[in-house]
Parts: sequence; structure tokens; C-alpha cells
Amino acid sequence: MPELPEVETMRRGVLAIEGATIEAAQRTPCSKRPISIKPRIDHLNRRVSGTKIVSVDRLGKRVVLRLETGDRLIFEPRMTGLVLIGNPPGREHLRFSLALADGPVQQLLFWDRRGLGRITLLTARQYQEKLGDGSLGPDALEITLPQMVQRFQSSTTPVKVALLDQSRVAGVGNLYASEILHLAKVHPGTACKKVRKNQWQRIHQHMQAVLQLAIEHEGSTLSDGTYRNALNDPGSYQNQHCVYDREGQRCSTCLAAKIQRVVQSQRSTFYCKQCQKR
DNA sequence: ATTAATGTTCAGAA
DNA sequence: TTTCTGAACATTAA
Repeated sequence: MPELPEVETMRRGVLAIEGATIEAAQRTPCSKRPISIKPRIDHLNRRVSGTKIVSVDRLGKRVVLRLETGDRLIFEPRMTGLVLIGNPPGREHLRFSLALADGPVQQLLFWDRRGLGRITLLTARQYQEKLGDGSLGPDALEITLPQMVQRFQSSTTPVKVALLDQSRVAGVGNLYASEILHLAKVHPGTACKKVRKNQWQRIHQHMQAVLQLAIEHEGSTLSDGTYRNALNDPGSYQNQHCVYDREGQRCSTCLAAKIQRVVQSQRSTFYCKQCQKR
């Protein structure tokens, strides 16, 4: 599901919209319940129409269009949302479109099967407030080791659960959290305050390496096939997964133990009890 | 036919 | 303060 690598792939996939002018914003015909769009679509349309897209950025797991007015149009894919410029996986779950002029791309689309995604337009000021409100920690690709240690060390929360907390570090989700801890050889249930300095070093190093590598593979498309890049092609990082969704399979690192699945904080965690000891 | 499971975020409770 | 729980929603597998 869209975590940092998948959202970064979406961002890169639609970069060609930079410099284009928005002609109209609209909900697209869709039989499902409407997704959350704020402010309401007619107001949003009025504010973005005729405005140029200055840049396409990423904020954690969100794609952010910076407009020449300073407003930010934010796409939040959550579980199954996709930001794309090519053919969507189907018309039935197409939720939103931006008609574009003055560039090589005619339209930007938001497709979302489950409909948990959100689209929000913020003023420059509201966006700055959002950046300062503490809800998002440093980006996972940017955070330094000392920053990471400082933001995690004092917590009693299990390290796997803490990695999912976007206010500590932004961008890691359920899939990559398991992969990171496996590569770092740290047990997912270890309380943050019990994680040793050299373990933080490995977590930090593998977090950035894994996310970077996954970006190069255009993210992970899981068995349900939902996640796609901006041209509606699947990613390929799923073929590199060591533990995620591999319960019962032999660990490819130690070639001995079978991958375990446990539930932490109501979500699946996968790990190898041989490679990842407490 | 029903129920559980899927994973992200936020509001509200503990 | 910090952590936990449930709800938002659609689809598939059991």
C-alpha cells in the first residue's frame, strides 16, 4: 500500500504536469460514495482554476502540488489511492480529475478503490501550520541517525509500532517496517528504549537503503494488484521482500527458520525469529 | 451467507 | 504526556 516508495513513484510519474495550468477540478462519475475533498469541490475548483502548478512535491505519504498562488493541493492515497496521468485501472473507482492546459499532459487523475483517500486544498499559511504542528516527523530519507535516536529512544512502544508513527519519522508503513527490521536484525517487539545504539545504526541505515531501493523498483505491488505507478504499471520491489507476506516460508537469510506472522497494534508483523532475536 | 482481514490516518478515550 | 482503539471504506478469502 502506498508508503514512501510508492508515493515517491507516483510523484515522479506525474512530474510532467509541472508548469501546466489547471483549467478545472472536478469529481468524476463514480458509483461509490464520494471521497473526502476539502474544501467542497465547487470552492476548490474556483480557487485552483487558471492557476499554474509550480512543483510536485512529496510530504511523507502524500503528493503535494504547489500552485503559483502558494496554495497546496494535497493527495492522500491512504490504502488504495493512486495519482496518475495515464489510464486508470478502471473507470468505476475514478474519483477526481484536474483538466490541464499549457503542457504535455491533459489531465491528472485520482483513482481509489476503497475510497479512504483524501484530497485537501490548503492555503500557504495553512500548509505552513501543518508543517509546524508536529504531526509529521522528518522524512525517512532525510532524517539523521542522531535525530532518529532522539525521537525514538525514550519510548516504551515496540520498535515496529514506533516506526509506523508518522510523527516520529514520516514515510514508513506496515510493509517496509517489517523489511527494515529484518535487514537490521532487530526483533520487532523490542521496546524502543531497549534498542541499543548499534541497532539504531542498522535500523537507520537499512531504512534509507530499503526505501531507496524500493523507489528504484517503483514500489511494491502486492497480490491484490492495486498499487500501480503513474502509467498504471505494477512495481517490482515485492520480489525483493524478505519477510512481508511470507509467513511459513523459509527465511532467505538464515535458510533455517520459517517466517513468523504476529499481530502488533492490530496489524501484521512478519519476522524471522532466528535472524531477529530480542 | 456472514465474517475476518487488509493498512493509513484521525478523533477521542484511556 | 503518551499510547491505544475504533471508524472511515471496498473487496476478497475463508
